[in-house]
Amino acid sequence: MKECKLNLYDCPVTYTLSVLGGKWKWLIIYILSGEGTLRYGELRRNLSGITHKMLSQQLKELEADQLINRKEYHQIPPKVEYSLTQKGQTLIPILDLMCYWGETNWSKVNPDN
Amino acid sequence: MKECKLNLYDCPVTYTLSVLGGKWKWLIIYILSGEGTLRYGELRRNLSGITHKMLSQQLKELEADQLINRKEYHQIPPKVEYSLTQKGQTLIPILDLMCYWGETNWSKVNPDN
DNA sequence: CGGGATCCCTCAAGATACTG
DNA sequence: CAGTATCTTGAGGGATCCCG
Repeated sequence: MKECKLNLYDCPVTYTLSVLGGKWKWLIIYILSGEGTLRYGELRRNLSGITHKMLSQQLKELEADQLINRKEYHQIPPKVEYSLTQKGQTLIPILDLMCYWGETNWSKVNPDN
Repeated sequence: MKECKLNLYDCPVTYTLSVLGGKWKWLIIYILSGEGTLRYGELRRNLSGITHKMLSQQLKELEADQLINRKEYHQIPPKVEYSLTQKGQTLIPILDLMCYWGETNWSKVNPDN
């Protein structure tokens, strides 16, 4: 878990934000929640714009926080699959609300959509 | 709203994350949701660790996205009060879930608390 | 007291290349 | 294909000062 500069350190919200702080983490969880299990490359294609390094790093941190599973098939070429852990799945309700909030407030700004 | 590098740009979750992307925004909303109305200095004291520049900046962006109200009293010394807009208040359920999630998962890691 | 502007520097993140 | 290491850059953010 990242260092937290707040004196709000002993605040549950701060804790949650520190775990999910990485720029891409919510999105990675979100995509996995929709797709179930994805290989590294698939995940990467779903997050166009993310760099190789970034993705590896975020995945490693998410795994360390036990939010995602990493299943490695020892073969050539390598194959690694990622999926949500039970703990990771408990974040889905939050993402659902974020999704709902986004739908509600976004459409007002962009009538096109 | 910030530039978004994702092709997930047309995704509600991405939209939400882009609006609340700043490091302190969730926290600012959270504090205002608990306190109602706060002056600049009070807000700052509640977010120990945040710098002057950061706070101003985040507040300005939140105001631009219509998540907070800024009420300025034209007097010397100046007095400015911040509070949530209606739109800002619609984020509270998300923060409640984050709070709940933090409580649930944090205590497991830190038995002391 | 609230907030803007300026200077300056660190560190996050990109690019690239290499390995199993 | 998945992951790591190294080097590099630039912009995010800190410190400081000034102004209404």
